[in-house]
Amino acid sequence: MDDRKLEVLRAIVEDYVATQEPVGSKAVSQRHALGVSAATVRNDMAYLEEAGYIQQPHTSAGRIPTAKGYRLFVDRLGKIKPLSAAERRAVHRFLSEAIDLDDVVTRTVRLLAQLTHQVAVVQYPSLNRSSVRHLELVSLTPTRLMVVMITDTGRVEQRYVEMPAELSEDDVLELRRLVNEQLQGKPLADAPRIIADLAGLARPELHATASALARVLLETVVARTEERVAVAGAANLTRPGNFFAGSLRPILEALEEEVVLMQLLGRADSNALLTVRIGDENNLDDFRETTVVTAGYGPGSVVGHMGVLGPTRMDYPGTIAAVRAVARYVSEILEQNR
Amino acid sequence: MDDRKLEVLRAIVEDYVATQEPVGSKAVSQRHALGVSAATVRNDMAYLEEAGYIQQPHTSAGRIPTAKGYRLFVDRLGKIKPLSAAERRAVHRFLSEAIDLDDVVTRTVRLLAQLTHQVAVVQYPSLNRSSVRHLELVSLTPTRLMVVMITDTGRVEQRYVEMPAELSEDDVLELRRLVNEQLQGKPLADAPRIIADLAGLARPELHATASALARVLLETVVARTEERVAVAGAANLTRPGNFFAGSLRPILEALEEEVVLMQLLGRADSNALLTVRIGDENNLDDFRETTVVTAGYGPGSVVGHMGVLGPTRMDYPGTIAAVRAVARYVSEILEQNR
DNA sequence: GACTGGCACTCCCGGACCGGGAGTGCCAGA
DNA sequence: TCTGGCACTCCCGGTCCGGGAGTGCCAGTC
Repeated sequence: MDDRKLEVLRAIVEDYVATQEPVGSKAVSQRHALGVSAATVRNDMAYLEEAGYIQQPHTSAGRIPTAKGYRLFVDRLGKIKPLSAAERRAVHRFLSEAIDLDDVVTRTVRLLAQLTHQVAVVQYPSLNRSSVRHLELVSLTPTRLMVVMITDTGRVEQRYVEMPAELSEDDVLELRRLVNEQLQGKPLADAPRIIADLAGLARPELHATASALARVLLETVVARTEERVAVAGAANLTRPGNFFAGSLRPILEALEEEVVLMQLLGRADSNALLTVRIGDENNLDDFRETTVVTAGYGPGSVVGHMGVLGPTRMDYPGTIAAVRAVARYVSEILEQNR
Repeated sequence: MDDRKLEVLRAIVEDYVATQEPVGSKAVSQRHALGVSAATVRNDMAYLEEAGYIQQPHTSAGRIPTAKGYRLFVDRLGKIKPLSAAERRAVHRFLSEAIDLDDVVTRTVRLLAQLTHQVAVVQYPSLNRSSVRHLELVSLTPTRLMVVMITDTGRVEQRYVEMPAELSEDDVLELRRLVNEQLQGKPLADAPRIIADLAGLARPELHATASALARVLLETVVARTEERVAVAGAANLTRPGNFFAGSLRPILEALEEEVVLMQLLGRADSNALLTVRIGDENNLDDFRETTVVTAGYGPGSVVGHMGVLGPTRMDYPGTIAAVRAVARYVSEILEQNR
């Protein structure tokens, strides 16, 4: 494919993103200094359409890019548009004021939504990529405990446990010592194995209790594969032309489904620095007109993902830059708190 | 005002809520067995309009209720429509499966959204109506602590603290003992006073550290007046006829603003069992077409509020019943975990 | 062979127009 | 006090139409 044809595609993508309207040959040849006439552009357009990069909403309308066209644009034509120094400073300041992990996540998701004018999604650090920093047992009643687990990524998980027998203060202390001894510093991925052996290590009188506790710990660790996510910027869906009223519903519904969100953020095993999934690439019917830009974050290694979600006709260079920058800053913050 | 006029108003409210369309005199006299002709109904309607209970979108259209009309309906005409036994069982089962406070709140808010087909909002138990159950200090680095506070309502708050000097394990133990000794069982409302004296009670070497800790505890307790809220069911806003596209935006924005949500849920000092705020009564411009139904919940005394938010043309009897029932069950659950 | 200007053609879009229908207000009569 | 009748108003959906934007193709030029 011709260099000029690529330029025509770029012109179409940029203009369409800016105006939300099909762009015609005349507009392209005039606004972008290609040095050729509209008729020539028309020929190139015919080629691009043939090749599947652009399409016509109806005969005698301008052209709009297809998913394939956006893909080419992102892969070969998009020069990333870095944040301004002022923006970078603002991001940094805002994030560094966070007082705990919840706050980091909340601030991050808002920041992303605001910077990109899209819906932002941030996954909490994944439990199975974290290690145990501390386990705390608090007795609520003699037969009821609250287990609080704190991970090295700052996540705090809690859970009620019903005990098979009454526990004295000393029993609780002993159990706390035991579980911490065994689990502290261990990656949660290894935890199931360790927990399985836990009961055997307790004093005989505590066997039953310890195994009840072990069972709950297992559930907290394993069954809690549901990841937590935070969402912000839903109001951006109503920006004029972002989504036509008809398709708003399924999107809003999906935003309340952790499962769908996690699928959009990408399988946790992906360590790619930045991913752009356009239209069908999401493999979700309701998101056929949606692009998702995601990045991994974490201190050193990736512990979670964040991203934004918007119409395929989004400002790719700006969005990509914003997501990348924010992911980087958040990783720094987590690094400091490690 | 005449009994029959009230019946006409009820008929208009009920039909309008059901069909979303202005209701005419003929429809009223036919579908509701009033025993009078359409012409008579027309006279009553003229009276009701004069009195401000109903209005005409335009000459020669049917009538729709005004906020004042709904208010009268709720106060004098609405017989509450209790949940079916099956629904009650489902609610109970679903809520009793919750494994911790977060889970209770999440389940509650979803349940409300699903039962009422509206947007649901649930406030976490307010900190200043809770007592301290336990304070936990976890050292992250020698000069950095994580403070975890667990309240009697099951809320878990965390916070990082930067220490002025390095702390040994023993120092941490001592501080933990100290703060728990002073604060355990105390209402958070009393906490500021107690915390202020905290530093003085520590060993002299720990004075500086204890006062840093005290400062953060104060912030956690006092400055954290921002209440936490959970929202669900935003997708219900797109139900046909719920909100016209134009006014969707500000509502979605408000749903991400804790401040606005808290204002809608009602000032925390209200102990009313159930509140219905219709249209202007919310004192918020964006919610002039919105009704908010809220209820307090809590073990014994009210510790938080929950509610549902929808168009003024909502199913009042059903919504009120649902909110009341759910609030009651949640209170029971919290009672059990106390 | 690549590019260009011209031209006929297609199709969308917004405005004007119009008739049917639903609903009203009023009035005279029971 | 209620009712049937009647003239009137206004919305709504459908149709029609002209302008405009854009296209594809073709013949001509460099």
